[in-house]
Amino acid sequence: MSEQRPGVELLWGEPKRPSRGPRPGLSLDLIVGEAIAIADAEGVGGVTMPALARRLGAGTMSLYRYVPGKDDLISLMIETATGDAPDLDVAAGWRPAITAWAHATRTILLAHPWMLDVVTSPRVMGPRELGWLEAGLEALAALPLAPMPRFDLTLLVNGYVRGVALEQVHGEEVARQGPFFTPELLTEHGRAADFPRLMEVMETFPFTEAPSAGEDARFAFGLERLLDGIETHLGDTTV
Amino acid sequence: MSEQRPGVELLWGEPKRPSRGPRPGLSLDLIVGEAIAIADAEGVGGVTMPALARRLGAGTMSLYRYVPGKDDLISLMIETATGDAPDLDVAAGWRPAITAWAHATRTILLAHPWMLDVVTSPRVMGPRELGWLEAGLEALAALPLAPMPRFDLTLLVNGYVRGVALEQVHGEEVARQGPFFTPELLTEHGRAADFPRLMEVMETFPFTEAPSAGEDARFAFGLERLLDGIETHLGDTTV
DNA sequence: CCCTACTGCGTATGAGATACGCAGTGAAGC
DNA sequence: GCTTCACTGCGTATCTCATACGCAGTAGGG
Repeated sequence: MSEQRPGVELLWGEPKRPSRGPRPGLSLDLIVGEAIAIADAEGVGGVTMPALARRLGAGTMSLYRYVPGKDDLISLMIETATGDAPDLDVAAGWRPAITAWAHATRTILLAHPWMLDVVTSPRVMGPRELGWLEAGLEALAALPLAPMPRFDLTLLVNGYVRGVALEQVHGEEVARQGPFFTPELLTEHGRAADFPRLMEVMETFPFTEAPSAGEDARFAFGLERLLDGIETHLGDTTV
Repeated sequence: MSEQRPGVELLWGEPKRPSRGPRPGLSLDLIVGEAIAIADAEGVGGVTMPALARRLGAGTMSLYRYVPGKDDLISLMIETATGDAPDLDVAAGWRPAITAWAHATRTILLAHPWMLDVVTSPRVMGPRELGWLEAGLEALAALPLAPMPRFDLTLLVNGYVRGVALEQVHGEEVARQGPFFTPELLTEHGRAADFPRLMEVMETFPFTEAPSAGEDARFAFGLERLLDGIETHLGDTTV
């Protein structure tokens, strides 16, 4: 009906099997899987058509027999790495359900940190990714809310998850490459006095290693606070 | 002391003025300002050395007399666009202070949406950006917390702000380029039955325009919830 | 058995980042 | 005032990528 970009078919259409001609030497799954492997290891920056083809033992241009372009490849990577939405036990109540959903989302994002880099741009969402959204809505289905406010809440929680995951991944990356700021830096430039609170923190905890020990706890803590707040609000207004 | 990348000096060092040679035809401020203008208008993707030089009426390679490389340019763009941290009225209490901080952060991010695309990668933070972190810590200074938990809370709120801003910018982008999914798409592919909750939402609110009307409210709402939760938690444990 | 829908992929184009080096410029020092 | 050389602008060249095009080989359908 609409003049959809060709990639939409790859995400939503049936996998078509040609009858004529030579048997394809690669497959979409193979390509996308390898691309994800590269991204997991080196970040999206490492996913280039030549590099990907090399790993697959194919010529660069061969990839274009399977994928219309790199953007579509990225879409497929997201769709695949996202995986199926979790089965939530909605019967147990909205709060455990959305909590499980949030944790599951976080797990995916941390397993494939590059997703945080690419989900930014507007893109076609595939069935799997939409499935997660559906699951989030389902988790909140029991709440006495109109569809749109419920959608808002889902995005709110999703935004929280993404934001904190981004913060963590960023922090880990930074720790890997050396601290992004140190007391020395501030002192050298005579700016230490401008950042007393920060100095205090740095004295307590030098950013020389990833603070991932406490990341899970921080995430869970913040999520609980957010849900507490939502619960309170719902209770207040009985909306 | 450390073998810092040359760009660190640009962010933290004094602007040095050479005495010999011809007067520079451009300036760092000019270049960075123009780069920000491009990014605001077209996104970071539009910021290329040739394009930037063209706008400045200079040769491409001339830019490298002012900036070591593109990465450093991006760092400078962030530092400049970030602006100075707001003066917070800490005396009024931690909650108004951190609320103002969160809103100010959000305002910056929405004014320069490209920042959401680039803050991902680990990079050197400049004094201005650090100033924001300092301000966030200062806002929470009155809370009976150790430095590190206070730092955690600051990052938590920051993560929330970023996440929701990302969600919003993404949504607006999508609205500009056409809806990323429609009831038709689902129906065409016979998948409508798999997404009942989503269909319900789409019937209520077709994603044909940016839902920005309610974005501010949603953000403020979520923030209040998060702070409610924090407040409750602090009250509970009196930590 | 041959036609043609396919496949693999070499080659070419064009964008973009950036190294290198040349030629001009003007304050410092004689 | 003249020379020197720390600087400047920037043309040219190289390298990496994404991707269009087209050729040559392959194999199921008729």
